[in-house]
Formats: sequence, C-alpha cells, structure tokens
Amino acid sequence: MPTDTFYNLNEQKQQRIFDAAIQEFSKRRFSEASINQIVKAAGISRGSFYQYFKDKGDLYLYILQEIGNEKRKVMKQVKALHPNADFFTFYLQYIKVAMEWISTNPAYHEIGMLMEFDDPQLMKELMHRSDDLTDIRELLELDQRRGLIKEELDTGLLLEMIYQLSLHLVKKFYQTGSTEEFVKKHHELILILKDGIVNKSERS
Amino acid sequence: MPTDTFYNLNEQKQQRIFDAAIQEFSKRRFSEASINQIVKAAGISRGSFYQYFKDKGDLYLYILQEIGNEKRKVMKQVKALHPNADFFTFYLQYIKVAMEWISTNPAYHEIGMLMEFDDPQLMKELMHRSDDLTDIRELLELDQRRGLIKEELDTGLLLEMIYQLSLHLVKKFYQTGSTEEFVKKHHELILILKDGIVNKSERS
DNA sequence: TTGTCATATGACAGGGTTGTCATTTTGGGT
DNA sequence: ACCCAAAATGACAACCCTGTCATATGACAA
Repeated sequence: MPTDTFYNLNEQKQQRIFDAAIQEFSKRRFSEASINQIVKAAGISRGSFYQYFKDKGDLYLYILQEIGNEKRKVMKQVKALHPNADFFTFYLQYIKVAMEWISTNPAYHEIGMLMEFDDPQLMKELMHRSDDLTDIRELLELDQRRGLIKEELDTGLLLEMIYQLSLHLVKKFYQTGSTEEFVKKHHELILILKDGIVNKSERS
Repeated sequence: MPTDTFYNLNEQKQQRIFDAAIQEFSKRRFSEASINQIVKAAGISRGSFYQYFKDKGDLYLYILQEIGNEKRKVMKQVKALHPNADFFTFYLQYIKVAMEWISTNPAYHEIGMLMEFDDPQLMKELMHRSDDLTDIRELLELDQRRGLIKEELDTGLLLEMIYQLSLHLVKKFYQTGSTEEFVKKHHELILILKDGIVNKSERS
C-alpha cells in the first residue's frame, strides 16, 4: 500500500524505485536490506521515500504483490494448456514453466530464496505461497477421487511433502545452477513418490 | 578457536560466557546476534570478549562445536542400542531420541532452527550436518544391499528427501509444539516413502 | 505576478553495531 | 612487600541504520 503520492509519480520514476527495490531485496534479505541503498539506486532522497511508503515493509509488500501478479499471469497459461492432465503430468509441466520464468527473472527468484531465510513469522504474514499451491492441491484431490492416488492418504501431507522437496531442489538449483540435474532429480523424485522405495519383489 | 586466554579462565566463567552465547544465539540468528548482549549477560566487558574470541563468528563456531560434541554422544548410544535394525526402524528410533534430546535442550534446538534462516553460504562453512547423516546413509546403503530397498534408487537423493522432509516436520513442530502430530506425521511420511502414493489396485 | 499546494530534500536526532587501545586491576612468584 | 606479566576494562572512533521535520522547489491557477 504505497501512498497516492507514489502512484502520482510518472511511470519512469515508479519503475526506477521498483527496480532499485528489486535490486536491493535480491541482494539482502528483508531484515538486512537498507533503505539507504534503495534511495541511492533509485536516485531519490531519503525524505521522498517516506513520502511514498510507510516503511521498508510497505515497499516490500508492494514489490511482492507486483511480482505475484506477473507470476500468476504466467501460471494461468500453463493451467489453460493442460486442462485434463493428471497430477504428475501437470506437476512436471508446472515445474518446467516455473523454471523458465525463473531464468528470465533471476532477481525475482533471488528474492523468493531470501524470503526462505528470513523471519518465518514476518514472512508468514505475506501468505504468498498458498496461492501457488491451490492449483496443485485441487489436482491432487481430483486424482484421489479419480482413484489414481490411494484414498487413505492425506493430501495435506502430500502437498507439504511435494512443496518441501520441490523447494529443496529449487534451492539446490539456485546454488549449483544445473538445470539438467534439476529436471533429472525431479523425475526421480516423482518416481519415488509414485511407487515408494521398498523393493516389492523381495517383500513378504 | 577461542584464545588461550579463554581456556585459562576458570570453568565457571567459561560456562557463563557459553551460556550467554547460547541465550543470544537462540534468540537471534547469527547475523543479528549482538556481542553487546552477550557480554552483558555474561557479565564481562566488551574488551574482554575480544581477548577471548576473534569475533562473533569465532564464538559461534565454538558453541556449535560444543553442542555437536554433546549431540554426537547421545546419538552414538542409539546406534549402539539398535545394531541390526533396518532403516525404517532405526530412523523412527533416531527421530524419537532426537526429539527427546531436543526437548531437554530447547535452546540448542532454537539455534539449529535459526541456522536454517541465515546466510546459507556462511552456514555451509560449518558443515555441521554431514556428520548426522552419515549413519543414516550407511543404513540406507546396507538395506539396499540387503534387497530391502529398490536397487535402482539413488541413496543420495533418498537421503536428501528424508532429511528435507524431516527437517520440515521439525520446523513445524518447533512452531506448533505438538509432539503427537509430529510423530504421527512421521509415520505417515514413512508409509508414503515406503510404498508410494499411486493406487496400485486401479493401475494398468 | 502572486498564491498555494503537492512534492522533494537532506540535516538531524536517536539508536544500534563493531573493534581498538590506553589504562587499571589482579594475582602468582620471588 | 614488591614486581611484573596477564587479564580486565570501558571510553572511543567509525560506521551503519531509521524516521522526522523545517525548508526549498516547482507547477499550476487566479
């Protein structure tokens, strides 16, 4: 919720401020980001900043919202392209598109990563992730009704597992930067989730 | 690597400093922890601190090392008690003991949690976790050789998955504090990992 | 031209941090 | 009782941050 004053600014200036914020928030996590750096990069005075935003958190929420809007736009397209896919198909597609989007917006991605390393309570208030997962949850439940997934399993837990594992792989990718490895691991991961790790032929 | 001066201190004083450090590092993550707070709590002067430790990181490494020693001691006992257990049995036992240890040392646990929310690169240099996982990795590989686990699976990935999922549950436990839920989820998680999520009776 | 209102500015106060260093204290050995 | 090295001290410099506020600027209207 920036002030009216901010929205009255010409687009160029708004963009300059947005870019400066992206730059800073992709370098340092929220709690360590410096307004000083942002105003310097944006070429505005410290005083002006406080005329546009209540404080650092206000700006942060603003850029998260903007990023979220862009992301949602991209993701809706995937959903439209695969209307009847089962969970596994959709998931791999989703991952693929997400990776492409990430590689065109590395800074956005860095911000997301840094959020993982900041005060969870602070970050929780930003609820950013629930949106992402809604589609996947629905698909899981649909597949369960379809009889593709064991009905006794708690989709909530499945969702948590998938999210966590995926997040872990994204983090690793972020550090090593190897896309092949990333995709390969995702496939292996899905295989394990699908069929388990126990060797049936030796069992009982 | 504290200085000789530090080790020359009587045990009481060393302990006071250790306790003060634990207190601070369990409240704020490393990058936000304040030496001022630590010296105040330990009842020593700021100057003395720098006579004992090179800097904040030096102290941090010291306490991590101390905690690691204690933890390793506890864990070795579990291993000795279940010499021939398969992975699943050992894992649940391991989790149980780890939880007990955690509940008697909440502050240590908090420090571990906060580490998850600090600069990964900084934290990586502390390699703390590889130790923990060695036992589990060996057990996984043994079970694979025994024919209990599908031989085509990459134990490295399995280990990653298990570690990440477990860490996630620990984090949740840390926030909600519900032990029952924690144990229950762990059991469900293992079931999924063992047999997968696909409904076989409907398949192919 | 002058008035006025939105906007821009940066100095400032108040708070925090780290690492150093000249000085004082302490306590063991003689 | 004295000496001296080791240890303790806290004031200090240097740096960082945030949020405010009196003042300056600029643009548009009358």
